[in-house]
Amino acid sequence: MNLQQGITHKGLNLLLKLEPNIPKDLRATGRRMTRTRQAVLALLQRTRQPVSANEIFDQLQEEKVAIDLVTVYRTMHVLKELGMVLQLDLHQEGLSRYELKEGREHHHHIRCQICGLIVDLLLCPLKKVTKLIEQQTQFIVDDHTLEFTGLCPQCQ
Amino acid sequence: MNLQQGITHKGLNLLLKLEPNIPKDLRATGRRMTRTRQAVLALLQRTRQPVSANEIFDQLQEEKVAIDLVTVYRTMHVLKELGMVLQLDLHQEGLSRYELKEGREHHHHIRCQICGLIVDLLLCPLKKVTKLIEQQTQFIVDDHTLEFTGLCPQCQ
DNA sequence: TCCTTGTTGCAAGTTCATTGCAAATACCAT
DNA sequence: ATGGTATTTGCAATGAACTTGCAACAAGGA
Repeated sequence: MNLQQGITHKGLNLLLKLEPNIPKDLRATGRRMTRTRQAVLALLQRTRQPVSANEIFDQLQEEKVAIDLVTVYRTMHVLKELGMVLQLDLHQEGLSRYELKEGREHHHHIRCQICGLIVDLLLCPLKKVTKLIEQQTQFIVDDHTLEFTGLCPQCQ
Repeated sequence: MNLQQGITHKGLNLLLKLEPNIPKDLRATGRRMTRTRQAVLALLQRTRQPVSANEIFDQLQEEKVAIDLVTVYRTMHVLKELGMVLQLDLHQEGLSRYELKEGREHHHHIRCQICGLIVDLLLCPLKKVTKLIEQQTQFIVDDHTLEFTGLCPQCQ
């Protein structure tokens, strides 16, 4: 019996239910919905924290999904281009993390210095500040990144 | 004539005048003030923008200061440990930048997406927000990073 | 000036990420 | 359902930033 094939077919149906619009987004740019992209998207959907390429790779390995780390990177590249995924570069982590946009609001993160737990922050206090900065610097502000670090309740 | 030696001796005197407290900081932790550390510190002092290890290396090469890139990294490590230098990891640059603390106030940066110009921001709007976040998340907030990106006046 | 110990340069190694290319595969047309 | 073709994948190699091991060097106190 071919385990991989089983996952392919079941995974496909499952995903099309969860995110029926995603294949369209891909096809609209001449791309294809593949077994590996299904697997990555499904993982992102059920993952709460922003994940790194290596974490995606490891997790899929555990789930017996055959995928190469290179493919993970390429998939993230595509999903970023399509605007389906946000890339985060948290302070001094030395790697990139990714999270599904999927209609979520603009938000920031706080990360525990001990255990690495990353929690979403609901507020963004920077709307007014942005105008001030544009006046001060004469820049046209396009984006901002904000991140807090500290100790999570468990690690205090 | 030995250009390097000339720079060494003159550089030494110049630096001791500019920053008489630095050799003490080093010696207090059993470290030594060396020709290369002099050169790196002098460069940081006269540089306005946060600089990367490679930029430090290249600049010193141009100035005919003999130094290895490895030594630049090790020097930045020491200066960080002594609290004399801040390490910045700006969004999606994929490298670290450094700036002298030297009594400067807490501040953030804005970076031009086109030319890479980095400008200091004088305000930090996050003091009040931090308390709110501590209430919301039950974290103890230790630090934050904030960075804006956009288009500088030249590149608009 | 000597001696100890911290520092440097060189080479090699790590880690995260990208690229080239042949083989595999999605999926549209038939 | 099948075949054709353009996209995607895996493997191996490469790149970029940074770190580590070690012998030679040099700072600075005795």
